[in-house]
Amino acid sequence: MALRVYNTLTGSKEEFVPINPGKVGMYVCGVTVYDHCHIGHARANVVFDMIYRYLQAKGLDVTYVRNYTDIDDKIINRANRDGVPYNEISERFIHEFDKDMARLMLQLPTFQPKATEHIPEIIALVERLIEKGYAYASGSDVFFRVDRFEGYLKLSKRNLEDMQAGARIEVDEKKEHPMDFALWKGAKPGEPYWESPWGQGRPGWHIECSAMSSKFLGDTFDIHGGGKDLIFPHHENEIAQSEAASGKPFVKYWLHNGFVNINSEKMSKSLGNFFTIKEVLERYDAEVLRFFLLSAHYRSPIDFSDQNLKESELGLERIYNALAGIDERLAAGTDHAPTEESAELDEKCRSIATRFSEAMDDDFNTAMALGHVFDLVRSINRALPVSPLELLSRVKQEIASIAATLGVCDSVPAEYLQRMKDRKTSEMEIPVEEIEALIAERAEARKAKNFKRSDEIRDLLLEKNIVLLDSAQGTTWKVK
RNA sequence: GGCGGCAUGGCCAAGUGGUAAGGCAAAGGACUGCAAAUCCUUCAUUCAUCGGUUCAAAUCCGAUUGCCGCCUCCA
Repeated sequence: MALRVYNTLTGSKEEFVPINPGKVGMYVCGVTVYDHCHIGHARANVVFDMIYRYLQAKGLDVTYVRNYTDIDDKIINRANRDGVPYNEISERFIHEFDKDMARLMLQLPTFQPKATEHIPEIIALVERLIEKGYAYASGSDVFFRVDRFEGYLKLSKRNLEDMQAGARIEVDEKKEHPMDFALWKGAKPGEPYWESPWGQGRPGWHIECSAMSSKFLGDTFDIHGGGKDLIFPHHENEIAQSEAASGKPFVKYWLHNGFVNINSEKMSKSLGNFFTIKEVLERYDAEVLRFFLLSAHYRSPIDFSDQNLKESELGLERIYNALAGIDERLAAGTDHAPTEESAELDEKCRSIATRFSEAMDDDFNTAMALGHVFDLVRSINRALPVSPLELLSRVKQEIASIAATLGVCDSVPAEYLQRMKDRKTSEMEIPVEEIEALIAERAEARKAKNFKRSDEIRDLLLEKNIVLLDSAQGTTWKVK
């Protein structure tokens, strides 16, 4: 089945046909590096990482470009506030971004260009726009002439008149039209600058993405992605700049991810209701966060809450429990002839790859894909004790292949479960030695059939969120 | 004011014309000395409301209500 993607430009799902067969050029707007990333950034980046992985899994040769916008008003403001050079801020937060993304297990893009390393390309692009009459210098600034570009607002599907009616646009004497936007900004005293034909200045927001995308992917490429909030003005302006300059279509498929909400409201810096990735990872495993972000379709809003994260944690644990069970049987090495239950598992195992790719082919429906995984998990649990080892190895392989695409369930099961236990253990108020002493005492009591004392100890520990697990091999424990 | 999106069981969440996936929670049962995990069973005759199209609609059309987003920096 062919991959279908929802294209913001056309407002509908379309079959994905690469411009050059077998190859995909994909550009995703990265971050403006002036602060720590929040989980909204985490979602956007995890989503496009998943898309990148899936396209590769389909055998496509993907060139993935994700930029750093490392010069911008907000960076300058932050630098002024902190009394440090602007590049100290940008370099610091590039480093922090990289660390966050690594913890979220993102694959590295093919290229991660920086705006400040492409100033000559940016200046050349602005000059070209001026030559073609799409831009004009005004003082030391250069603006894009929006009413000159015919397709302006075709992505966000608005028109200039309506935009102005209720808009809060500050009147700028230097602009011909209130909606014109800056391609180049003259430097005020004390601001960082580069030499240009219009004097000392810096690039405006938007132009760096046009310059860098064409450098790495050409004038026309397949996929451009980002958060929904970038549709206007950022992506609209990119289209205007790039298509005006090249005279060619800019992007074939525009993909936009939905927001992370807090109590159904958009999480954002300006509202102040945001959690940084680092804050969340103090309380939840990175894989849990990733699983949570992929548990809804990428275009839907997703509500961030403790309860939802806890659910993801439980769901992921359910999958890992099943995988750990497979590992244990494989390690034990005791084979079993096929049974009715194993036949059902065999059937599920044979169809899982198809069901997974059908879900993913439908505009990257990870929620449905995970549903299929859970379905397989139940079959695993049902058939685990009575399945041939050969079947269990195949199941393991199928899941590993899915896991590699989603970037979840990719850990060694026993290690994941241990990691979760360690994380919870570190939050306990009762020392491990005390738990073990109580377990030893309980073992004695149980041996003497003193179940009253045995249950007292179980209840005592349960109050502290410790659950005892009895088995033939003895008693272990876990944190509730 | 303009434009756009969403509304599915207690919660989360798939499902864009063919008769409601999956997860969490809950209840009963099996297993266990008791538990945990796991398995089995139950859990939306119904998809915000009202009309319409159709043999057939959660899915298409219209209206209403509610929530959200963009129009200003924002993933």
